[in-house]
Amino acid sequence: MQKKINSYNKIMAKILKRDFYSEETTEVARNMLGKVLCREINGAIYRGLIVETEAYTQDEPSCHAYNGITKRSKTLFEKPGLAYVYMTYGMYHCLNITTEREGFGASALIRAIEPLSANFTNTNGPAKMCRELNITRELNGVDVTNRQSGLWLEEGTAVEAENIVQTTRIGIKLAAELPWRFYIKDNKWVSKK
DNA sequence: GATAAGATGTTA
DNA sequence: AACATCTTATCA
Repeated sequence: MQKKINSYNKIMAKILKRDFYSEETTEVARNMLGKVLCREINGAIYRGLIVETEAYTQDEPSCHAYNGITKRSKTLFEKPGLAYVYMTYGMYHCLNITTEREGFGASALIRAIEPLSANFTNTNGPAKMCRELNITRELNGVDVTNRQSGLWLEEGTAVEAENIVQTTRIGIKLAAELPWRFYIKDNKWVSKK
């Protein structure tokens, strides 16, 4: 039995469909703010408000798709609305959702969420969030437009344009000047530099 | 508070 | 050798 800590659980949740992810990657990353990341583990559903994202596309060298289709990057070239989960620094995972269209390697990285349900709190960074929600490479390639995979996104709350901050991405050296990171202003769950 | 270094395994 | 990170230690 899940403990209810937020009235969000009472409203009927709408799952984001594939057309949401079919826009330009920077738009998808921006639009993801205020949406709800959902993870079902052993019947319990964990929900978190997305508060920080980044965009990556095959056109710039920091993206894993930059060098074309490889064993790691192939999910990025599949249809939009799939989970792209990769291992980083040998011990962590990061979660992206594929964007745009099949054949174009691109995704939006979810860097931080604000917990909306009980029993998880350590979510202010991409790898910590994955650890808390047990997101590993087993979920690479799953469809997040339905609940079957145990990982999906739902409609959340609207975020006004004035509360969205756009800046440069974190932790990369290449194409570091691109302002492709988005976060909700003054939200305490946003990761630190 | 800030900064530095170590853990760790996959990738091209 | 570099890496879309995080934690701990060591300063101040």
